[in-house]
Amino acid sequence: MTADPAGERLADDRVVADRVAKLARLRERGLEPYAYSFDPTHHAAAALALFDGHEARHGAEQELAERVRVAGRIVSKRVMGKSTFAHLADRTGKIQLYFRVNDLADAYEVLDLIDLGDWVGAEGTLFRTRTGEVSLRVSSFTLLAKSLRPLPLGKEETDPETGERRVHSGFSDVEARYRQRYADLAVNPEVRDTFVLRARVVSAMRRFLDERNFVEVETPVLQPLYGGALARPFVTHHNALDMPLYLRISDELYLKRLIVGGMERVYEISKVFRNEGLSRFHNPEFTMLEFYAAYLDYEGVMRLTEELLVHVVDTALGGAPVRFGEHEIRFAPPFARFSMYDAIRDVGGVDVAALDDDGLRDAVRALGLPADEVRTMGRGRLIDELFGSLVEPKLIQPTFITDYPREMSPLAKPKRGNPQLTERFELIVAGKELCNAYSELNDPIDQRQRFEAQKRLAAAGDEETQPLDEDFLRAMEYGMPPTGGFGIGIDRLVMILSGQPSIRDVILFPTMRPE
RNA sequence: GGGCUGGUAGCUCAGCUGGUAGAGCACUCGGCUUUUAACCGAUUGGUCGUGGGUUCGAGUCCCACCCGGCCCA
Repeated sequence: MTADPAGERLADDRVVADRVAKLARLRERGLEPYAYSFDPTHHAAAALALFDGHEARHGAEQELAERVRVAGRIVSKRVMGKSTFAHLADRTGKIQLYFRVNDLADAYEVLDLIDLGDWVGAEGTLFRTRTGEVSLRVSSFTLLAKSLRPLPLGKEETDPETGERRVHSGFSDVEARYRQRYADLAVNPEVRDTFVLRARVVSAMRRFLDERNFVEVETPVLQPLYGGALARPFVTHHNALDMPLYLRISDELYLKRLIVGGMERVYEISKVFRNEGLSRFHNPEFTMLEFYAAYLDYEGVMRLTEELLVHVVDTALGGAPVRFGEHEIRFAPPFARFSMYDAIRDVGGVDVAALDDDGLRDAVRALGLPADEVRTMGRGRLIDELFGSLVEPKLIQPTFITDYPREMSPLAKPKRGNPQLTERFELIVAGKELCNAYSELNDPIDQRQRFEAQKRLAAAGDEETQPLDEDFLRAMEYGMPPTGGFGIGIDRLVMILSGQPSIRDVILFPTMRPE
C-alpha cells in the first residue's frame, strides 16, 4: 500500500510526507484516520443559534448542559500548550472548538496529529469564551479523514470595530481556483453560495414549468445532424456505427418533434456544446433551458417569459435586489419592448431599413471588423453585428427585442404583415442576450426553403449555418401545431443574479487548457 | 486572432540599472490551560513557467514556446 507509485509521488512533498507519517502514528494508537461514519447533532450555524437562544433565556452565567456533536473541516488551529483552539467549518459556517488537557486526558496528545484540512467530528458543550465567541468545549473528538496535502487556507481577521472579515494570504490565483475547484470551495466558502443560488434557479424553473403542465424530457446529446442554433458543433465518432456524431448545439429540433407527436408542452434543461472561443461570456459547454408550448405565439411566450423570470428571481434571491455595476436590475413586468430595426435606429443611430446590403457592409466595416469577414456575411448577419455592437451593450434593464430578419432566423415564423421579418424575440439584460424565442415555423414547405437558403449562405463561406435536416422536415410534414418556443442561458442568468463577472465563476469546472 | 499584463517556496507577494534567491503565513521543533491574522523563540522549504541565446556571470537582458488574466475584434 505505502509503496504504490501514487504514494511515492505524494511523498515528494515534505508536508505530505509529514502527514503520511502521522497516519502510521495514528494507527499505532489504534485510531483509524479514515472513519466510516459520524452522527452530528448540529451544523455550526445551528449550534451557535442554540447557544444564543439559551443565553437569551437564561443569561450568560448558566451553562447549557445539552451535548452537541458537530462535524467538518479544521480550518484554523491555535495551540497554547495545555489548551488548544481550532475552528471547524461545515457548509453552514464555522464554530470554534476548545480542547483542554483536563477534559481530554490522553486524547489531548492526538491533537498533535490533527492538521489544518482534516475532517473531524467533535462532541461537547457550548459556552462563550472570555473574548465573546460561542465555542464548543470538546469532551471527545474523532478524526474522520486525514488531509495529506495542505489546503491553501488564508488567515481570517475580524475587524473589532466594523465586524468586517478580511482574509489574508487567501487562495486568490484565478487559474488555480478554476483548476482546483475542490480547493477553492474548501477555502473560499462564498464560492459555494453562487452554486447554491444556481441550484435554486434551476429548481425554481422546474417548479414553474411543472406547475404549468410542461413535461420534462431528455433528447439526444449525440446527434447525427446538429441544429437549432447558428454555431459550429463539436464532432465525434461512433465506432460501431462508423459514423460521425455531433454534440448538440441546441435541443430545439428534437423538442419540436415532440410537439409534432402531440406532447403539447415540453421542456429540457441540459448542457449544449458550441465549438467557439473562450471568453468571459462563453464556455464551450453551457446549460440551457428550452421549452415549447403548443398554441402560443411569441406574444404569449413573452408574457410567460416575464412570469418565469419574476418567479425565478424572487424564489432564488428571496426579494434581494439584483446589482449590476452601479445599476440595479429590476425584473418587473411588463419589460420594455423594441423591434430590432427601431432599436438599431433609435439606440444605435443606423437606419437599417434605408440601407442596401453594400450600405450595411460599410456600416459594419466602420465598427472595425475585418473586411474579408464582412464580405461573406449575409444581410441577417450584418444586421446582427450592428445590433450586437451598437445596441446590446446599452440595454441594461430587461428589454425584449422583437422581429428579427428572416435570414438569421431560419426556424422562426414570418412576421404577420412583413414576411422579411420573423416573429422572434430576444431578451437583453445587463447588455447581453439572455433569452431567445419565437413563434415556431410550422410550414414544412417554407421550412425547406429556409434550409435551402442556409445552404447558400454556407456555400458563400458562412461557417455558422443551419444544415438541412430531412428527418426534421418529415416531422414538420406530419403537421406541427402553432407553437411558441423559448431558450434561456442558465449560466448567464446566474451571472446576473449572483453579480459574477465571468461565466467561469458560475460553472463549477469551466473548460481549461490542460495544465 | 490582436494589444496590454502576469507566471519566483504549499499560499500571498518582494526582488532597482545583471553580481551568492527573500518576507509573511503554512510546515517542523520548543514554550504557553479562554486564544482568535494568537503570541515568543528556532529550524526547514526553490529546476525563479519551458527551451534557446547574449554575458566572466541571467530571476533580471534578447528570442521562441507553454499556461493564465484584462481589453479589443
